[in-house]
Amino acid sequence: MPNDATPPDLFFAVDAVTLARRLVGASFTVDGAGGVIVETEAYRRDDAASHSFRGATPRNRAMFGPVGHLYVYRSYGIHWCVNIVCDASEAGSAVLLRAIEPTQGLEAMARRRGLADPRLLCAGPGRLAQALGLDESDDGAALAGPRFRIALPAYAPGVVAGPRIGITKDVERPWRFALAGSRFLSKPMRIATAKVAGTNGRV
DNA sequence: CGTTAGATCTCCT
DNA sequence: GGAGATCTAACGT
Repeated sequence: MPNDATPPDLFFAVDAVTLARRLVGASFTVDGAGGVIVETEAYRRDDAASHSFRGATPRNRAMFGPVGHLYVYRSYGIHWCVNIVCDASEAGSAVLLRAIEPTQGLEAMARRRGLADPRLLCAGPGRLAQALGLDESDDGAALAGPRFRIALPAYAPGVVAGPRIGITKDVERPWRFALAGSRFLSKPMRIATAKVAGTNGRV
């Protein structure tokens, strides 16, 4: 598997949980702007928290389309959020991109976001989509296209898992994945071990 | 530091 | 009518 070009569709034809974990540490750019994916979440057809749970609708139809394409949806009437469609064996699976550590095209992202703080450019799915300039016109777009680039890391990074953010159904599934120790997450990762006195769960 | 309200689209009941 | 895979500014402590 080359690590300097977007992987073939076959790479995305795996279970959403597997792909969500594998995408952490990969670099992702759109028209040269982006960085290292540090936070993802998996959503599956058999998952009450997923948009695909109740079947296809006009909004979520990209989730039932080809793997390796984007599913971009409007969140709370305001923001755009970006998913990568996966798992051909179970239509309706996707990986939500929740946070990126900005490394390329900082100027373009800062302009689109209206602020320059790298910590806040792509920390959250709505912010990430805005920084990368993705919206409804990218719904269904193929990652194999020239605007997109995903480069896998040379070595497997440290990845931590925890419950997904902002959902009210199937809240306990540990399908949120993050780069261990990253300072660019949408929210701190819930510590799996027992709380340490006086640290409020942080190290 | 914490909580809260408001922005207003898509789908479900 | 109401909730939701969110974000921001405004307040209270």
